[in-house]
Amino acid sequence: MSPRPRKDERSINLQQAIKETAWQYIAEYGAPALSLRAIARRLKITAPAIYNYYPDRDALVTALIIDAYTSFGDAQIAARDAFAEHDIIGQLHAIGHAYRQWALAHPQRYQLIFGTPVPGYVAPMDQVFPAGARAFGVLVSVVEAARRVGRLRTDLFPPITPGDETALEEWRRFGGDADALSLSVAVVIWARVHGLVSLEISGILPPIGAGIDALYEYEMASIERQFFRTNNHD
Amino acid sequence: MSPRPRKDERSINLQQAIKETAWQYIAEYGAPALSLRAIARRLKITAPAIYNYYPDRDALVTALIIDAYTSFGDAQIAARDAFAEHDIIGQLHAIGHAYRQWALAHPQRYQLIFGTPVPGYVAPMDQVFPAGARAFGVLVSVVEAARRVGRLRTDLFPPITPGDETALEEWRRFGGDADALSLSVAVVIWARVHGLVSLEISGILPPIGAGIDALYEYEMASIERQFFRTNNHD
DNA sequence: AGTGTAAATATACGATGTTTATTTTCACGA
DNA sequence: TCGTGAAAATAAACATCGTATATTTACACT
Repeated sequence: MSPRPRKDERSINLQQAIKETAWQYIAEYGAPALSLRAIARRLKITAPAIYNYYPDRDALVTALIIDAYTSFGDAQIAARDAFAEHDIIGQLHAIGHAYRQWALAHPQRYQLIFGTPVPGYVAPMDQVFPAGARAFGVLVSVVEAARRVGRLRTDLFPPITPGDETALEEWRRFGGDADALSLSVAVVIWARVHGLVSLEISGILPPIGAGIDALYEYEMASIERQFFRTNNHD
Repeated sequence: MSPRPRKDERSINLQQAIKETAWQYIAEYGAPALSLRAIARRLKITAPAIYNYYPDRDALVTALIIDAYTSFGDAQIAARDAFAEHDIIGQLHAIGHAYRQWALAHPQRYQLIFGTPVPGYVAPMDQVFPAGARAFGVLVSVVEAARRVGRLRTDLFPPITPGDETALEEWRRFGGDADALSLSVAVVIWARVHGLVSLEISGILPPIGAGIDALYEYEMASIERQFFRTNNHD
């Protein structure tokens, strides 16, 4: 009935507008409540029009995840590059701080990445992995830099098993030239940070009051003590 | 039209049967895909009949979460009590092992507890907290036992802020008589374990191959070294 | 034996993702 | 300038979901 609106009366890039509206919706109601019809309603569009830009809802979710990973990675890259390359502890601390701050500023995006956002959705690794590897690669780069100058503590670390080597090649296709040891250490560090942050965001931490800031700082200090040398003589 | 079936022809306790069917459904399709109508279909029931046992879907989800927490807590309690009370390291290691094993055996339950299972659902803390506190309390009890015999390392731990004390009282109403320091140390330990386990379950760990077992063991050893003394002279 | 209550069904409503068919708009070549 | 064809939007429909309402059935108790 009603005619199609003129091109200059609507958003130039509707594909981008859909994502932005989706982010608004996610920020308000959370990732699992994402609704194509609600997005269309806000854009004064009918729901099937979205299918001209995304084949289905999963594709939109994938695009959102990739965008979130990109923003997440940008924040960490900026934090790392604010410190000199030789200042490994400074870079590490900055990354850890940026990690938590980004997560607290965008909890829905964090849960979109690491949670189970949508029923039946499984992230297509071939599309998501590069963006995720870029974000994770920031930490890996610092660990690897420490290892190269002999400032990575690996005494008690479990030996790298042969199976890890084949997996490492897949990583190198995206993430860089870190070796298996640096990658494993980075995973352990990442898991510690992710554990605290995800529990904090989920709101299921037991009542320890306002001490979360201090606990997070303590964990960052623990990581630095355990895995890094301040010089290469100790 | 069709008459109501005889009582002895159907499940004695339909309330329990609904939960069991829900678990089946969750195990197959994941927590976010939980559907009341699908449950009813499997039970050869109409969907509104469920409302005689649960006021809405959120109530069912809450019941499932409480059941999951109970099972999770049982596993850790059994693991702890398999070691003598004075064997703190043994108990700690057993709890950590049981934690991961339970999560790997029931990944959907783990994600139901710690993820965002259902759009718009927020866990009612007054109902869920006791069950969650019981599961978390197992770790707390071991940490507190170590503290009481002077085997908890607290040198570098951040001081407990005054705000934590008021929050502690709320914990004591459910969890026991641990003090604020033990509670905070337990949170840090929990976060480390949760971080690795949740990343492993989500399948978003970078390709480090089969080394996850070794990394987990390494982290448990790290926890023991950092927070516990083998005797009270060191 | 009759009656009231509890539990199930039947039906319906609004919302969702998605498909199909139809209409409208725009860009481009004759 | 005028068609023409492709692109993009709408319209309508379908199956599914959670849930509310009204109705019917079965059982327990007096």
